[in-house]
Amino acid sequence: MGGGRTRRMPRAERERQMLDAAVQIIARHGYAAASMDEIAELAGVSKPLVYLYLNSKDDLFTACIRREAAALTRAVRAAVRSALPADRRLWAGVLAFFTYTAEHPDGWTVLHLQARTHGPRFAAEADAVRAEMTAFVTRLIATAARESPHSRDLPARETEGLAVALIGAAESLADWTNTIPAATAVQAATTLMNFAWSGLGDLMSGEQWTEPVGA
Amino acid sequence: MGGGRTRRMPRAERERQMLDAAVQIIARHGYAAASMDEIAELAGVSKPLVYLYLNSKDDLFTACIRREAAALTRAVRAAVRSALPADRRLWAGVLAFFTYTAEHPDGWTVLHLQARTHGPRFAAEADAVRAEMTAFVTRLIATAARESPHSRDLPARETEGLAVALIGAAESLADWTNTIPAATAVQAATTLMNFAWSGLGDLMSGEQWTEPVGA
Amino acid sequence: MGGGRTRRMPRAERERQMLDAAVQIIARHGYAAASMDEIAELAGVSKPLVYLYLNSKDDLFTACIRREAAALTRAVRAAVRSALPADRRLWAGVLAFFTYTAEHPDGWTVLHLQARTHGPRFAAEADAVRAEMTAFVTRLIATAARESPHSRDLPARETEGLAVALIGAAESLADWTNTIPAATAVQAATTLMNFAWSGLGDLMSGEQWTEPVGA
Amino acid sequence: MGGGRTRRMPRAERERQMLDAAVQIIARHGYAAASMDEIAELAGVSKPLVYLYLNSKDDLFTACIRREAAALTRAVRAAVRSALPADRRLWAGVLAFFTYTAEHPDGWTVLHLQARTHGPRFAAEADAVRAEMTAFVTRLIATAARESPHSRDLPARETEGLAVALIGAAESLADWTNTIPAATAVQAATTLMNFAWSGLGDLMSGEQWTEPVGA
DNA sequence: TATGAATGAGGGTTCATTCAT
DNA sequence: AATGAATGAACCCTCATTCAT
Repeated sequence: MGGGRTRRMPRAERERQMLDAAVQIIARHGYAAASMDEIAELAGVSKPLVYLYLNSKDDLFTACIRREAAALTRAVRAAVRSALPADRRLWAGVLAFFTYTAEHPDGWTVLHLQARTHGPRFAAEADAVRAEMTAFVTRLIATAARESPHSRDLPARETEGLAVALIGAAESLADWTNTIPAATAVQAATTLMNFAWSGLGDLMSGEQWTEPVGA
Repeated sequence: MGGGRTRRMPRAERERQMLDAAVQIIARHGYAAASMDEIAELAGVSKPLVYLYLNSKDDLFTACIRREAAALTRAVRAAVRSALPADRRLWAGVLAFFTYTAEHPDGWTVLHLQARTHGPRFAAEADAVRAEMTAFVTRLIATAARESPHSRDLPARETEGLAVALIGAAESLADWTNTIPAATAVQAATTLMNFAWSGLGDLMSGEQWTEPVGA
Repeated sequence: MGGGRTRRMPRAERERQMLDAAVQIIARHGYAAASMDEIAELAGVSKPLVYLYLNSKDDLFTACIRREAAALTRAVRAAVRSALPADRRLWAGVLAFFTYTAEHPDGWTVLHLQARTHGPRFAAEADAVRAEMTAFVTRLIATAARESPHSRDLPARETEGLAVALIGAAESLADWTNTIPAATAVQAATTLMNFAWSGLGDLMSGEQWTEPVGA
Repeated sequence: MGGGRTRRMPRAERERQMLDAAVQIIARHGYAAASMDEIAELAGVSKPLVYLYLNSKDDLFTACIRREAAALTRAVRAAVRSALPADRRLWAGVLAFFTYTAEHPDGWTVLHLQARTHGPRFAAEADAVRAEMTAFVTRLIATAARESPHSRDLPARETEGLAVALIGAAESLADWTNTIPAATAVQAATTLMNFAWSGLGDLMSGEQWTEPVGA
């Protein structure tokens, strides 16, 4: 027996296959309902090999979270790393975010939902990404406020609250967008910017935020 | 706590105790990690009684979700049932929402996180609440837009997207607020209204949204 | 609440209801799969009453077996109690047997199958009936042999074996007959007599079947 | 018996051990009372291995029934496959039958009693064997009747009834024989042939037993 | 006579994990 | 690099049985 599986491949590639399988199954069945058997089978290897490489179910989950967290972080960081005005940097980051969530729905589910619902150890891993994104937005708001003509002074707690709200809005839109077949990352990003930057009040007055040209 | 089970009580009361225990344990350990033994012990009864009354672990979870969903829905509905201007109705609803999440953190966790991560059957139960809240906000935005002096015409999809964003922002703030000991529901509601109603753009210009007096 | 059931009836009648219910459920689901809950519900009483009257599941089963055994024994005994020639007494007994099994299929199943498959304690109860019937047939054969013109002398062991075979044939025909809607007790009895008496008749005449040599 | 589990053996052999253990325990305690723990222990393995190989208690039971059914069927078929006269073929089959029941008393109990008392799914498995044996005897009787000098014409229903009676007599004798230490398969077969063939022989000669009038 | 409330005990099943090769 | 064979531990669930009224 033993036919079918392509054997003897380099460790790095095998690990990637295992993580791919794990992310998919965990996203769809939930971490607890995902069995090592299923994951090993989908990865096309035997269970002991998964243990040899990834050590335990917890470590496997942690590795999944870290990989997806790193991927998202990398994408958003790359988009934001420019020296543009605040709203254009925000736009770039938000677009990168929705692009990632649209292209990696399972990874996004693992990060956003599964990592937060199976104990603090995993939640902590996922929180790092949120914390980074929140910090970025917080700085952005603080800077913008300072640079505004009216130079408002927002208390730190309030600034962070606004950032948390914005991140939550983005997450919610990401989930929603993924349930709508035709929806695109650009649309989601536009909606979020409309909501967040211009504000509903402005929306009412017709002052809609507009996507910066050449982004 | 307090040893010595109080025996022989009417079924309704026992069921409430069981649901209380289940919500607490599921919120803290996760649905999958929550064992019926633990739940029964915290409820102060034997496991068979839990099965006699609630039938199965799945049914118990469903009952928890439904109870918490109904409680949240009831609170928000009651707050919103007035004939006030849009922003004041929104304020009332938002405040009721944050009040509930602050007073029932475990229930909120069950509804917001656990129900969404353990298969579609449970997710569907929790979605009903989100759908209702989203629909409420959607109508609110549509009405406000129509009544605004500039009478903007937002496409339905866009309106719903804005509502989804707002709900997401609220959920995110609710989680965040619950991690900060001193935070109050009023503060969270104010932050959300600042963010959502006035808009960040307005915030920059100093036109802060203000809590309506006498609410 | 509590409506529907006719309450307060004399103990004897209640017990009969309980046994009726138990026999039906045990015959159809098997003793092990029959639950006291089911039985109590079918009997229209609460479980504690079943325990009050019948004491335990084992005792309830024993009572069922005894009741059905007594009924069958009584029917056959009554039919056989005459001073007729051997074949007519056998016919009468056989007919009474098939009449009982046709009219009490559940009772027959309990006696014939359930009582024999759940431990020796119950098997012993049911064996009493078989033993009595076997003994009756054994005596009948012995008598007939002695009275036959050729006056064959069958060894006791052989005589009993023939009786066992006849009883087994009867049991098998009883089961088979119960699966055929139109079949009657008279037909079954006739088939059995054809099979058994003509065969036994030949035995009496000394025409014993002989094992083929070199088989 | 013999402590110290022999470890690491090929799957097929392990499965056989498990079935052996299951047949023994089910025959002696009854299917419902047989616990997977007991079976696993007697087989010298852990419970999970039993589940890994046999899947569930029901499937294990089914596998037992099928194995014993196949063994009995094979033995009888092999004995009967010759082109002998009817009575010699019958003798061969009957002898093979009693040989099997004597050598595999637990298997016989599983097939004859346990399989018939725990729901229709299992009963159907066991019925196949009975059906085959009944069909064989039915054909035998029909053939013999046609070939007899008096060429009696038995209705199909009657022929089948006679076969059912014969099979029942055999089953009954098998049980009885197993309770008598010194009894042999040859003795049981002889008794059955005496009972059945001489009887059938008379039937063939047209000397049918007739129901006494006025009974 | 009769029952709603409650439980000790045990069984089937599954799973993460390891051993021996 | 890779796997077939095997298990300890735990979990969901059910059932016969009893208590208090």
